[in-house]
Amino acid sequence: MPQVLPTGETPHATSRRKTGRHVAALAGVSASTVSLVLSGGASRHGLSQATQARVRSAAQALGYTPNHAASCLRRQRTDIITFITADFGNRYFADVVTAAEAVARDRGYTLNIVAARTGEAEAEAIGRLCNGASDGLIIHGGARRLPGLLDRIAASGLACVLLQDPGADGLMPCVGADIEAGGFLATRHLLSLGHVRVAHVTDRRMLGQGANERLSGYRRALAAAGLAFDPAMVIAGDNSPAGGARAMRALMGLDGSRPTAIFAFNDQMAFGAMHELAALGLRVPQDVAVVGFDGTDLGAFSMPGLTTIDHPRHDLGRLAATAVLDQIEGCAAKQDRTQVLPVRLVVRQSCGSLPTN
Amino acid sequence: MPQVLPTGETPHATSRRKTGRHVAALAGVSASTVSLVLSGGASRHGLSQATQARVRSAAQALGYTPNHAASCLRRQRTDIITFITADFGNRYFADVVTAAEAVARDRGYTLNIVAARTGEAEAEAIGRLCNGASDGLIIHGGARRLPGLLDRIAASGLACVLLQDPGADGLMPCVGADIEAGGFLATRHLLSLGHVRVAHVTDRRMLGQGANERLSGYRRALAAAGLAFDPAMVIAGDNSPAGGARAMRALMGLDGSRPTAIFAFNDQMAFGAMHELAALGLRVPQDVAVVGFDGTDLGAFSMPGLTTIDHPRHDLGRLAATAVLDQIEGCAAKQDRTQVLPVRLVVRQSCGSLPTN
DNA sequence: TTGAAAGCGCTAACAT
DNA sequence: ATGTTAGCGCTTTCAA
Repeated sequence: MPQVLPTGETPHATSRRKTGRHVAALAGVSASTVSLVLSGGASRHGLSQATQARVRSAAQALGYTPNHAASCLRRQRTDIITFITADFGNRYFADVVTAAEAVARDRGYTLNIVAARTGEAEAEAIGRLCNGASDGLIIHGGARRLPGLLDRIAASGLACVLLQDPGADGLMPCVGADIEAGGFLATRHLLSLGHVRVAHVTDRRMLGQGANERLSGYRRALAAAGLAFDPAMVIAGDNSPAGGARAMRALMGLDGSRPTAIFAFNDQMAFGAMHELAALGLRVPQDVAVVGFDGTDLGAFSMPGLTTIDHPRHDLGRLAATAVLDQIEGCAAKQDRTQVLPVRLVVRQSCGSLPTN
Repeated sequence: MPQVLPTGETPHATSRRKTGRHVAALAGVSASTVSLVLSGGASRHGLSQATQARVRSAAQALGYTPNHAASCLRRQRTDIITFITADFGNRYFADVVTAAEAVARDRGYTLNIVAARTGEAEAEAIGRLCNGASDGLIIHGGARRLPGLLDRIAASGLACVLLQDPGADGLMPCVGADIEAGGFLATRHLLSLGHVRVAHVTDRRMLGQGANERLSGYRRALAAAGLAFDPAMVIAGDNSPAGGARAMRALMGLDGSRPTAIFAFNDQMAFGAMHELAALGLRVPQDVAVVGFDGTDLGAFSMPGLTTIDHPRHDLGRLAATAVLDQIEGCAAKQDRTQVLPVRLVVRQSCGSLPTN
């Protein structure tokens, strides 16, 4: 049976959204011509300039743009990649995401960000995204990952890259900074300044985790210096400034054996720690030295300036996006390799090796 | 002509993604039954428990979930709302977005976040989203808005709420904090402590803007105190700690007329300002008092603690999401009203009215 | 150089 | 209680 125009021949009369056929009618061409012109394949297909112009101005006049769902359904792709992350209040992510977004945009994709604070939320989000709502995934936050999730993604055929995933099992491409080296550098710096009792504030979520790379680096540095590892010197916080502060209250309550140096899980916890140390009447760095982790710009402006481990945030975002896009476009034959980027120690005033000006 | 099974009768043999018909075949029912079961309308429609169970286990076995694009195309809705923002490195947004996400999830929607740093990026993102890729929009950052954008959204019929938009023209629902009152409170606090030369560091993007609410509040407080407005006391930064630092270098270079108090555009600029003041040998609050804006948790942990204007970030996110969803579901008949939420002054050590402990 | 037709995978009205 | 059918709006051969 022959197809009929959506709702009569008068596009303007209806309340429905504009379709390609409305444009076609106005331009006096067929719907396929409209599609050809608007998706750029016009010149390759050899459409006359006149037709192209007519179609374009008709589309313009009607404010028409092709329906996303229909286009995706037909083309079997969305041109969207999705970045899933838990703690996105962290300044860290602004840089990573910005870089990833730039790459995506360059290559004609949109980057969507989805916040998933818990493992359940993450699983739910990923479940939805396996339905063809996105062409690729960048997942940050392996610490909360539910079992079987990676298999599900693999089964769905969705392109996926793990970002900074301590538990990455090699089954999926992964890009991350060298956290272990960061832990080593941070701790070695403190040890080199003569500290013997160096505490590490970790993230609570890391506790149940098999791999805690910061902790490994911390222990390696202790071992290299010939110092014994003391479990009492490792304490869990909750990835917030307040958590850093609480950790200080606990650590500084250790009579006689309180640490003289702190290696914090990240910069924001270090800020909380420094504040609390001051409240306890302890001076940073004279009484207690502090090192952060992340290298976000705020550390350069804290009082005192925060010594930290700087991450190549821009490169992390760029490489993660590149990896998913390569995977989507098939130009990287499932390179299941892990890319580990170097970190570097940034020395500021919080450790006492620089003058507190 | 009769429809044929996707690729023969053997679903497992093909590389194509699973469709509802594969599930139907496995469960020995029709595709519509599968759809009915999986979209929850099964009991309402009166399907037997046995059928439902069979369909569910077949879907489970095949790892099937309905294709998103197809579902959206058919239902003419996406169950997605999108949050568009520029500076999302700011901790401020973590709270706003988290609250918005919670509301969306409660009501069965997904919240996507899109980063759009420039007006062009924002326009492009919105253009894409007018194609039916999203059911509603929360737009933060009217300062960079390109002309005609709001009309375009309105024309597309997309539900939309403006978040914290100084240039909101009343044509679209808008929720925001009472920034002007915040500017007033911040400035009045400084004036009440005896300061006479109070500077305001604003955001460069605000300069070309018709409405700069912080500045209005600042001027109102000056006027209320009987002080003249001095344009030299207003300086533009770039919404980063570094920008706050630069502003201090400029302001403190004013011989003889340097300010004794600073009202900063936001907390992160205040951090940069405080750091630079220290570098210049000026003590905060003894030599220069500083007030921030936003009330993010980091301000509670800076040294000294930052006096700031706290925003109801959670409520902002909650109300914005509620407004879009109400609009989508038609239960709020286009309530084009602006909701303005109160802010409050949080006094800490950076102004000298509290002891620096 | 353009148009006709088929169908992506799903859902909902209608038939049984 | 379940199946049949039509069609959402687009893209893309294939035919003219």
